[in-house]
Amino acid sequence: MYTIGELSKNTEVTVRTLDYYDEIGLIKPSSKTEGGHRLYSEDDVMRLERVLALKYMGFSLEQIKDILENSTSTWQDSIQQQLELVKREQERLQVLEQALLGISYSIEIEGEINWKIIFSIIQLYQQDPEDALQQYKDYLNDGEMKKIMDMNVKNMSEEDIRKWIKVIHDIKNNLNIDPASEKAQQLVESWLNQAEKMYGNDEKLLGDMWQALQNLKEGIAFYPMNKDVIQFIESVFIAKEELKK
Amino acid sequence: MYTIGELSKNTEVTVRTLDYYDEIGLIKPSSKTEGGHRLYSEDDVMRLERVLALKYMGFSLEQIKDILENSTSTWQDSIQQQLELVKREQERLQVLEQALLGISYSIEIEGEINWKIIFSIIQLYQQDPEDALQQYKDYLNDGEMKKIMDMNVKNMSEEDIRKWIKVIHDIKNNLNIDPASEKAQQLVESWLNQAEKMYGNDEKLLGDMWQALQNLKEGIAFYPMNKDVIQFIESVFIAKEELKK
DNA sequence: ATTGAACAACACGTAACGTGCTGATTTATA
DNA sequence: TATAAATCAGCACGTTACGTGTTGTTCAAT
Repeated sequence: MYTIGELSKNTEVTVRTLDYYDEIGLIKPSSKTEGGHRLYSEDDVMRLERVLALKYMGFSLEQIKDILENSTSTWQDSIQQQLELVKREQERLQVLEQALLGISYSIEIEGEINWKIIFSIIQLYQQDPEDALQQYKDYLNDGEMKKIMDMNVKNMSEEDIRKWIKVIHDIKNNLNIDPASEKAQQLVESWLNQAEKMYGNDEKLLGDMWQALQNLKEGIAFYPMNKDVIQFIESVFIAKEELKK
Repeated sequence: MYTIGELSKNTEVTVRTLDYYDEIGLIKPSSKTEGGHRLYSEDDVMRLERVLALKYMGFSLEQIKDILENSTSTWQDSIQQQLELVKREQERLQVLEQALLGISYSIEIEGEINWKIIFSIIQLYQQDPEDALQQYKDYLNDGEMKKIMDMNVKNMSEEDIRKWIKVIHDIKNNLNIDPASEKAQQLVESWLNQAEKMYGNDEKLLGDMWQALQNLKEGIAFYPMNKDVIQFIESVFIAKEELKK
């Protein structure tokens, strides 16, 4: 027989918690002293340990009462349900992480908070990824779409992302320079390097993507590649062609 | 200017929520009617949208107030902190999922709830995986330990797990049959198949593991391979050797 | 018998609202 | 323009799993 203090010390559960479990009828001490102090038996300790185990598994105290009172038949069900919950929560966090990363990179590139882009990013991740790509369906085929879906921020290395940020940042800071200048050619060169590294040697994919980017007004799915940057790159290409002649 | 009802309809935020945001000073309407009804301006709507965005990112209302009131300088910090939180929560859920899977499989194998094993599984996942393997350090070298750590329930296919469950279940139900019998030989045969599939053709690892399993009293890390099963397999091996002579 | 530690029982606080209420105000209809 | 209907403000209590603090009581040791 343990007093509530002893039990608390042994199990590392606070007295208040045991108090509360008593209050809601989850663990009632099997006996009391004449003066009304609670005395917990070995059975009570066992029940407490089971409660703690179930709590660790993420069940609410209400659910734990149910589970411990009913037969063993519902055990598998309960655990499967809990697993479902855990999986859904994992997916939610996955999406959230993507969004936070996207916003973080957007701040680094823009140097300030662009609320429009934050809303776009959140919207983008609130719908499912398949839908988000639908706007590109006129320009990309199914295989290409699949490839792009696998190519999200998460799958890029930290270093690749840094490089992308730098490249785009540099271009954004030099949108007004002469497209025929040495500097402009260099900027587009580094952009091309990154793009090729990202899309491998899939020339067709790169071309189709370029088509899509040029034609879509708000290509948020490929943020931070916005109209400004695309137009700049295009103008540099044109200038290059001119020079060749 | 919107009334609270109109704003609620447009933003899909309940009136009570807007009421609450007003109450805690997060979004105060910029004007009111003579009768005291709240009127929200476009600026108020923008602030609400920002609040919703930050809420989606997982910030508390308290944090949101801070972020919106202070300058942009802390933005990156806030987001990085939030990312840290998200990552920690992801790890926690990962561990939880493993534990739940382990418990689920244990119930399938045992056919009933074995609290001792549930506690062991939870303990196993509460400590970090490196520590859990320390008990095997006399039998396995570092490379082998690393290999085993990569070989958890998560990395096994659903089908492999089913097969394991079946094999172990079958053995547990036949612990008392003659080790020299046809049936016993078959059981061990299928166990060997699974083990080889799991450990590839790393004969040494399999051997060392076997050593460890035989010598450790409570090999919960390799649950459901408990003493009973190990002894049975051992006895079948011995019987086989005898037969050969 | 005394004293100090442990205890029971209660109250209030937490975060972000949901639910339901009353009475005032606005809008629509007759 | 009077009245009905809709909307609104403002309040209170409920939710989860306890933490924190208080007062008065009981226990164990001296």
